[in-house]
Amino acid sequence: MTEHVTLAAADVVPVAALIADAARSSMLWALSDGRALTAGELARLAGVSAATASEHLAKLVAGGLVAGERHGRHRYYRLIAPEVVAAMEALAVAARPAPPRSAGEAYSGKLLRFARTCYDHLAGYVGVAITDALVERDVLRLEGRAYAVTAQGAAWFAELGIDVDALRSGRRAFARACLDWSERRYHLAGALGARLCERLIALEWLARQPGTRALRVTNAGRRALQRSFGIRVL
Amino acid sequence: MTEHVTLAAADVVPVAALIADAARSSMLWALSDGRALTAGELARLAGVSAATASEHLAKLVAGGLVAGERHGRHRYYRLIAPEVVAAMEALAVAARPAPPRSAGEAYSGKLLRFARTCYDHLAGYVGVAITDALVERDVLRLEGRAYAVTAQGAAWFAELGIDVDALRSGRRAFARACLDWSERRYHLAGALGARLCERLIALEWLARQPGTRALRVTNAGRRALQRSFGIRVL
DNA sequence: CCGATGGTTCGGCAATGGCCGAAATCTGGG
DNA sequence: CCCAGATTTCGGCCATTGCCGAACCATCGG
Repeated sequence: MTEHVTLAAADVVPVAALIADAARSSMLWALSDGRALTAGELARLAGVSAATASEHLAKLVAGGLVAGERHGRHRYYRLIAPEVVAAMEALAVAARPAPPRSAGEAYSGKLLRFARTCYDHLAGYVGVAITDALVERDVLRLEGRAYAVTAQGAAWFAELGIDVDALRSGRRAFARACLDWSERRYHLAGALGARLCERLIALEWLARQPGTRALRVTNAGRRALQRSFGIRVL
Repeated sequence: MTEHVTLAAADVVPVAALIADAARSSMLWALSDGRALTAGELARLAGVSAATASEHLAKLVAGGLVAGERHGRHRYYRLIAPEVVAAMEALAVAARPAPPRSAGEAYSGKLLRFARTCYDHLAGYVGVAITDALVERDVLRLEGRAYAVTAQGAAWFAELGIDVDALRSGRRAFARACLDWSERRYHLAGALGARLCERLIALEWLARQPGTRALRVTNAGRRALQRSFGIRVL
C-alpha cells in the first residue's frame, strides 16, 4: 500500500509503544544524555525488579533504540538512536496542556501544513486570515453570504493579475462567503476565491502538497503574507 | 520528585500511548493536515468498526489531541494540537532503520547532549573527536595505553594556558589513553585530560549540565571546535 | 574450582486495552 | 411525531503486556 517515501502512520506505532510505558520511558530518559548505564542502575531508576527491567531492556534492544554490551560483570546499555530523545522531547511538548487555544486562534502563529484548500479555494487558517485581511483593508466587504469587491478592491486584484470584471460575468457564483467549520469563520470562495488561490500558487506563495488538499506556505509566501497582510505564519 | 520546569519522562507516556495504537495512529495521521473528518470516515480509514472508532476518538479527545464537534448529522473531529504531528514525525524518524551507524561515527554531526565527562576528563563523542584531532595535528601521539605530548604539542597546550611540564611532574598519571566504551575509541585522560577539560569549561566552550555528567557544547564552543579542530557539532 | 554478585529466562498472575455486535441516543427531514 | 442514518454506550471476549519471585547463567575474586 504505502510507497517508498511515504512516512506511514504504521511506522510510528512500534516506537511509540516502546516509549509508552513508564518504566521504559524513564530508562530512555536516563540514557538520553548518551551515558551507558548498567541494567541494575536502570532497574533501580525505573523502580522495577531486575527481572522486569531486563525484559524492558530486551524490548528496547529489539526495537533498535538501545544497545547493550557486556563489560565485566555488568551489562551496559546505551542509547543507540539519538533521534528518540528528539521524539521524546516532541512528545513532551505535545503533552503540555498547551495554552488553552480558542477555536478561532487555533493555528494562529502555527503551521504551514494547516493551510488547505476547500475544493478550489483557500480555506483553513490561512484562507480565513487572508479573507479577514482583505475585509479589513476594504478590498472586500461581506454582504450576507457573499463578498462584494470595492472600487479600490478591484484595483488591488488587478495588481495581482486578476480581472475582477471578467470573473463577475462568468457563470459561476462570483464571490461566495464559505463557512469553514474548523475555523468557524467565513472565507472567500466562488470564482474569485478560486482565482485568488490559483494566483497565490502561481506566485509561489503557496505550494500544493502532493496528493492532499493541504497547502504549504513557502518561505517567500511567509514573507509576502507578513508584508502584504500582516499575517504571521510559522 | 520532579520540579516545575523539568520535562519529566512521565509526561510523554500518555501521549505516546495514544499514538501507540495502529487505529488511533492512522486517525491522527489522517487529521494531520488540519482537516476535520467525520467519525465514520475515520472509522473506515482506520479499518475498525464505528464502535471501536468512537472509543478511540473519545480517548484522543480526553487526551486533548483532537476535538470533536457535532455538525448536522455528523460529528467532525479535528486535530487541536499541531504539536502531535511534529511528535509523530519525530517518532517516524526514530523509527527508520537509521543509517547503519558505525560506532565511531554514531553521534557525529549530532547532539550537544552527547558530550560528557568520564570522572574528570572529556569523553563521549566530543572527547574522542578532540583527542583524534590532537593526534592528527601531531599534538599528541598514542603510545600504548598513554599519550605522549610532542614538542609542538607542548606549545599548543601552553597557548591554551596549560603547563604540560608541571602536570608531568605531578603524582598522577600524566596522559592516559582511556577507552570510551560507548564510542569504542581512546581519548585523553589522566592529569592532562582533566586539565584540558577544565580549561575548555573555563573558556566556555563547554558547560556542565547541572547534576549530571553531561556537557553542553556552547555556541562559542561550537564555532571554536569547528575552527580549531574541524569538528562539526550540531 | 567455589561462592558471590549481576543479569536473564521461566512460569504464572492480574490488569489493561482493543474489538465487536447490540442496544441506546441524537439529528435532520419529511 | 416518526424514520433513517450517524454515533456513542454497553457487555463481554480475548490477546497483550507489565510485574514479580525463583531458578538458571556468566563472570569475577580469590
